[in-house]
Amino acid sequence: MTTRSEPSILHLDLDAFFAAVEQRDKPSLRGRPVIVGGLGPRGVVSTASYEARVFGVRSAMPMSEARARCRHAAFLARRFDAYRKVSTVVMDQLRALSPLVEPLSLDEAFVDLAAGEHPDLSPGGVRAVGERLRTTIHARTRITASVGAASSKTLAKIASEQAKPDGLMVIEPGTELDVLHPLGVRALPGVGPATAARVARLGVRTVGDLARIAEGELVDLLGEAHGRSLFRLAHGLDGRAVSSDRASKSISVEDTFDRDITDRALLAGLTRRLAEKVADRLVRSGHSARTITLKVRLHDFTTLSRSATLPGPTDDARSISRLAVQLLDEVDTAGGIRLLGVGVSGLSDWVQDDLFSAAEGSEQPPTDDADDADEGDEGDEGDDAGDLDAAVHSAGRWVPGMDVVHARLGPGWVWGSGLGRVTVRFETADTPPGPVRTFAADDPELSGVSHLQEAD
DNA sequence: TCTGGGGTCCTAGGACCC
DNA sequence: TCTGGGGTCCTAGGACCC
Repeated sequence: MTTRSEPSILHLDLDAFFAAVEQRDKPSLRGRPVIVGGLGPRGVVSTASYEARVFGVRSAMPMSEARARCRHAAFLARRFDAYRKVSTVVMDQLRALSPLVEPLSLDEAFVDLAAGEHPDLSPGGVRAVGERLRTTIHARTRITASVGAASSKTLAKIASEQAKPDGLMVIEPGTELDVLHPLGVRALPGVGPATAARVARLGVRTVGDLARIAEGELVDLLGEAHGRSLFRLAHGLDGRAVSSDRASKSISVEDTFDRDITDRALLAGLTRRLAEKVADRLVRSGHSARTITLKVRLHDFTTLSRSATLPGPTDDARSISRLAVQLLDEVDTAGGIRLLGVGVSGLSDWVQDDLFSAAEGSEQPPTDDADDADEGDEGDEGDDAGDLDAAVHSAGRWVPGMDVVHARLGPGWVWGSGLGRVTVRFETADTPPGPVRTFAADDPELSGVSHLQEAD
């Protein structure tokens, strides 16, 4: 648990990432408030540009509130394909610094510089590495990044947070507590609203306050694991290694509906569809799973889960689907459901086992399916996902922010749509702000180019 | 028109086993 | 014939993170 003597752990965080990519690709939005997130009636903010943050708009805020706070902002749907492309370039730059890179999300990662080839890991040497990295990333992506470096993960992350936006901070070994102790407890990773409220009852507001509390008292208040880890963090102790190969432990898909749903047949159909998506991702990841979990959020936002564990792992869509619908039967849905989710856990590396599929294959070719007695009466509804979508979501063909191309006018993006019309601004990352034109929504010369809804 | 979607880790209680 | 003590697995829920 020795804390290292050099600030060789680096943390990189792209600034207001989704909004920054939108401003890069939509020149007319540069310098203006941009809010990216779910545009439906129950959407929330994913990322607000710094111009929008001035109005108090924050991540995870309901879109309705964001609109009230900042009426003149541009409200855009997410374009994950674009974000993934930037992320790939950035992560490649990090891997050029060291083989030990731990991505935390599309826009954030730790790098252990000590595992790379860096002769000078003094604060000055690390500062040079960080500045060069920021410069390269901006040159390759036109996105700004903030970088923190310190002797531990926690401090490196705090440093990049302090450096934001578009900055660099290296915490010199020996000065960790000087940086840490004046900060509010919420600066520590793992301290959210609930933990902050608990320690506030002990009069604790800053990390320095926290460091004066005995370990036993924190354990009593917060539990064994959380209490001890917070105690250590408050004293600047964090020996966690940067880990580049963390196996995933669960896969899940969930959907919040535009309006609450009570219709049980519809809910069963949606559950099956979610289960199929999960199974598809499971298969594509080369895993199988033993535990299936159904998640249900009721009209009043109460969230329940029901799970079942199989004797052995599966990646079969029909098994997962059947189980998920069975779990749904245990839930009282009469009051209305706002969200359904299906997840799998207990993952094993198990690429479609030959023994099993050989044994089962002989007794279930697609035609003699009679053993699944209850599937016969759904053949007519299970085929049309579009109907399910229409029953549950109102999004049209043209979603604000999406990339389009016009046969004569070239590439642009959807500015807004409605009443049978769609308005497009014709500009790209490499043009000056461009002109706006309005078309009929079914104009044959206009077509979409990106897959907006393909989530991360 | 309050409150997304994808995850991780932890806890507590019961079953079960030695 | 008045109550052990671990350990593991499973389920449900909660806190937290981006």
